[in-house]
Amino acid sequence: MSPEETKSRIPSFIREAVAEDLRTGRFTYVRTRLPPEPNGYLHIGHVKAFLIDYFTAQEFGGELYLRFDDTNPSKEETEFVDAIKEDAAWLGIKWVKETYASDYFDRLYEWAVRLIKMGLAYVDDQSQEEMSAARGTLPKGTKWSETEPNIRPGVDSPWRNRSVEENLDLLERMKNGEFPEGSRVLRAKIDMNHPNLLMRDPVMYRIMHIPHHRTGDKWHIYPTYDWSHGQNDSMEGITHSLCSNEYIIHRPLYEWFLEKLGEFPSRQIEFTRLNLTYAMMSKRKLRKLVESGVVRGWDDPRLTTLRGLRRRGVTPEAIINFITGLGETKNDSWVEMAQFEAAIRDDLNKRALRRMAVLHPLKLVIDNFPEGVTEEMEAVNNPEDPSAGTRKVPFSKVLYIEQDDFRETPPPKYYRLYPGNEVRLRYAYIVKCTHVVKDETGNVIEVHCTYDPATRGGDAPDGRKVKSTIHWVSAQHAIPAEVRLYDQLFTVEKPDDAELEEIINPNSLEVIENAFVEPALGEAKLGESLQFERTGYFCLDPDSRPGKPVFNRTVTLKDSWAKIEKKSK
RNA sequence: UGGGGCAUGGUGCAAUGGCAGCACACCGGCCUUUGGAGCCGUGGAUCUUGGUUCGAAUCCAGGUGCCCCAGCCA
Repeated sequence: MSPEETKSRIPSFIREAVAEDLRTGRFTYVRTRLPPEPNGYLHIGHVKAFLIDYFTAQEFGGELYLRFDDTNPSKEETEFVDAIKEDAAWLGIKWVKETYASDYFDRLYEWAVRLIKMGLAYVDDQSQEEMSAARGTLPKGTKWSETEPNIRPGVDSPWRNRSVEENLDLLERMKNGEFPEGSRVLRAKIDMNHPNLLMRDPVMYRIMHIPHHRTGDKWHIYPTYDWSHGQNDSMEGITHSLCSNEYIIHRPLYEWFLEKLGEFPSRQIEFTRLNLTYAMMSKRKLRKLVESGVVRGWDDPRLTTLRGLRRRGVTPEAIINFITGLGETKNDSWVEMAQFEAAIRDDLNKRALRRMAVLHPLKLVIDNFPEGVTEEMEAVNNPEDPSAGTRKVPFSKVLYIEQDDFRETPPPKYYRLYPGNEVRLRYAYIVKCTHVVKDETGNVIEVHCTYDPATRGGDAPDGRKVKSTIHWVSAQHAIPAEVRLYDQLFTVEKPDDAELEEIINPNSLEVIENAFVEPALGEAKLGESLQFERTGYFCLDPDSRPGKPVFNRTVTLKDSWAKIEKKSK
């Protein structure tokens, strides 16, 4: 081992715990599991858990299982199973086995029978309301601190001491669908006065007359999370069951079941879940956004779903670098979206092909350039990566430049084009603005320049400095394109906590129908990272059609001019 | 005020009894054929009170604050 430890991609406290378990012989191998519930699409919040599971297995030479937590058929659909697999694979996560909680329904039932025979589980006929009241807590809606005492002892269910035979018979009949939903449940017999509410005889099975996406109508009872998850971990020989902090309180129950059953003692370790400002993580609200048409679908680039990020042009590497770069404590935390954007820029800067695109075109005429002549200018594809090579960009007498790059009366510190000023046209010539042409309402519709033929390529042989370089496209060679600019979807940092209607940013999408892009962008491919020079990072959108490409802006470039401009106001 | 978890710049982390450091953000400068990138620099933090110690972000005790739990959701 070198003195400089290899950089780990998992939180140190997890790494240390796992290493400790291996050292002490608690486990002789490492196996983790990814436990998504197939009831929605993956978003950035899930990725942290996915990566921790994946890298923990990887760093210890272990393996990762993908196990769908499909214990609630009223919410889950096969559609989501496929989507989750596709998204996880896109991220680069590899699993050795794909399993389902429902694979273990039979065995889990046997384990429940065992618990009944041990006198540790019973069928309860109380209604949901009765059970809730008997749990010994205050009525729903009461805040913890408003009243005293805020917790009362629980009351044993009148059905708590049924005979083993009766419990067995009732569970069997529950399973076969003989009783209506809500009429009975199977509960673990633990302690109705336990200070941890979860230990007050938790529900193991509930009756649901709903067909399951994998087991069909075989079952009329389905296990709860607490009864299923840990047992599945054990059955699969999962060594480390990594989950978010909200499950800390479940750990005693997790351990209770496995200890009583004497089964393989998987170990649960918790970490802080990812909170990202301006990102919506609530599945319910995400669904509402999609269904109400606020966004165009689950893959809308304004969403932080994996599909949205992918369509937006964010790469898996950027996401992984971002997440693993956060570090880890057990603190609740809110990560700023700016930090994610910085990771995206950092990644895209290294890989994006540079191109020129004019979003808001203004005609520029070079009066002393010959009519009907096209020159080919050599342009670098990526200054960060010489191996990306160069390309030819056609140049001619009439160009389009960005409206922002010309001012008839320049503000302070404005270095771009204005009458009498010189700028460099990137990879082409230095030009000097001579005059403008206006329409009848006074808008500048043409900027006229003269060019310096000695500056071909952009270098000034006389060593003269030009303060600014602007991008351009040749009018006769340009390809018309649609460009979609995105901004935050929400006006508040924590959209999950707010009412949807009140926080939608009405300007989160700006569609530019008539942009002009350089010919090379006609060959842009889906999934390719692009930078429109001086404007931002972009990618081709699947809505593109031959002759009319559509581009999404992933993130802007950092814009120092915008800052200067803002400050002077 | 039942149980559990957590407190370090604006944000996210590091420092495992020995000079509080890094990244993002912010501010300033250098450089530049992207006002990008890169480089350099400034400012800003140990929740509080006491204790142990030569020495405490770290150990101990009290206090304060925030988060989670009262689904037959996961």
